[in-house]
Amino acid sequence: MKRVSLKDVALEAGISTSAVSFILNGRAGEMRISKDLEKRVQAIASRLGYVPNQVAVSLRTGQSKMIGLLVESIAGHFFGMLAKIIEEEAEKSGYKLLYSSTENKAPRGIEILKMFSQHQVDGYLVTPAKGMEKEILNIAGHNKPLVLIDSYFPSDIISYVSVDNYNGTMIGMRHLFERGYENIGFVTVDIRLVQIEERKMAFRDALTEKKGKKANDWILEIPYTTTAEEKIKLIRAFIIDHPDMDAIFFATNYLGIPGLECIQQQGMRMPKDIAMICFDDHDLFRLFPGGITAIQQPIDEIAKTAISVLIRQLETRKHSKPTYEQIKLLPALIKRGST
DNA sequence: GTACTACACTTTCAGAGTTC
DNA sequence: GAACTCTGAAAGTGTAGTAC
Repeated sequence: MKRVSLKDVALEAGISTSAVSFILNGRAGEMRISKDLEKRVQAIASRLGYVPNQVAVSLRTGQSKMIGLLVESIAGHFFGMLAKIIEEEAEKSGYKLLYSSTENKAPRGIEILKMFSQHQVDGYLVTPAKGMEKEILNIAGHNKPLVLIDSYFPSDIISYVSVDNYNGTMIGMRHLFERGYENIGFVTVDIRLVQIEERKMAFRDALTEKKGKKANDWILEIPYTTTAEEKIKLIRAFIIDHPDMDAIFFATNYLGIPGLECIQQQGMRMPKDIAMICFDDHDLFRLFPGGITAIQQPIDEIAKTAISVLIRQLETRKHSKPTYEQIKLLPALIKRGST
C-alpha cells in the first residue's frame, strides 16, 4: 500500500503542499492561513493517516533529530540506567536515540560510529573504548556535536562528562583506613581506560599516603573477556595468596559481583574475615544482607549533564564556534555493613 | 563505462493573486 | 495600496534509469 504523503493531503484539500506543510508544522498563524483551512487540513491529514516521512524531513532540514548513544555494554547496570535517563532527557528536547555498545572493542565501536554517521545522527554521546581516539577526533574535528561519557581522553576539542575516579577511590580508601583496614587488595580489569587507570593510581597513592612509603601492591588485573566462573576462580586464588589481606577494593561493580560470590563460597564473613568496597553501586549490593559499601556514581547527574552539554552544542553550532565543556562529578561514599 | 536526468518527500523563502 | 492568503520553486542526498 502506498504511503500517504504531504502531496496526497494537499491534493485532497485542493491546496499546495506548502500550505499543508505550514499547517501541519504549527505555522498556520505565522503564515496567516485561515482557521477554517487549518481545521480542514488537519482533519484530512488525520483521516488519511498522514505521518511525515522522516527521511525527507532530514533531507530538507539537514537534521535527523537523532542522537547516537554508544556505551560500553548495554547489559550493564550503570549504562542501562544512564541510557534510560539520557533517553528521557533527549525526548524532552525532541531527540530520539540510536543506542549500541562497544563491548570495549575498538573495531566494533568504530563500526558503530560509522553506522551512526550513515544514519545522519545530529550528535554523539560516546563511551570510547581504547583505540577509538582517531575516529572520535575526526568527528569532533568536523564540528559534529560530540560528548564523551564516563571515559575520556585529553583533547582541546572534545567535551566530556565523567566522575572524579581518582578522588572517588581516595574517599573509599580513606574510609577503609578509618575503619582500621590497612592490608588492602585491589581487583581491577586489564583494559587501559582512563577511569580504570585513575582508580588504580588512587589506590596506590592512598596506600603510599597512609604508609609513608611505596606500599606493596596487592593488585589483581582480570582480563575483561573472562567468564564469571573464571573471575571467581582468579579472585579466590588472589584471596588465598594473600592471607593477611583484611579488605578488598573492587574497581568496578561487574568485578564486585563475582567477588561477592567468591567471598560467600569461601564461607568468609564480612567485615570480620574480610571487608569489601566497590567502585560503582549496584542493586545487589543494597539488597545483600548487611549491604556492600560502594562508591556511588551520580548516574542521574552524569546523564543529565551529558545530554545538556550535547544539546547546547547542537543549538549553538549554527551561530557560533562550538564550545567544549570538560566536567568531572564527585561520586559519593555509601557506607554499608561490608566495611 | 560514464555522464546526465528524474525521482523520492519535505521545508521554506520570495512573491503572486485576491479582497477591501 | 495595504493586508491577507496561499503558491511556486529550489534545495537537500542517493539511486535507478536513460542516452551516448
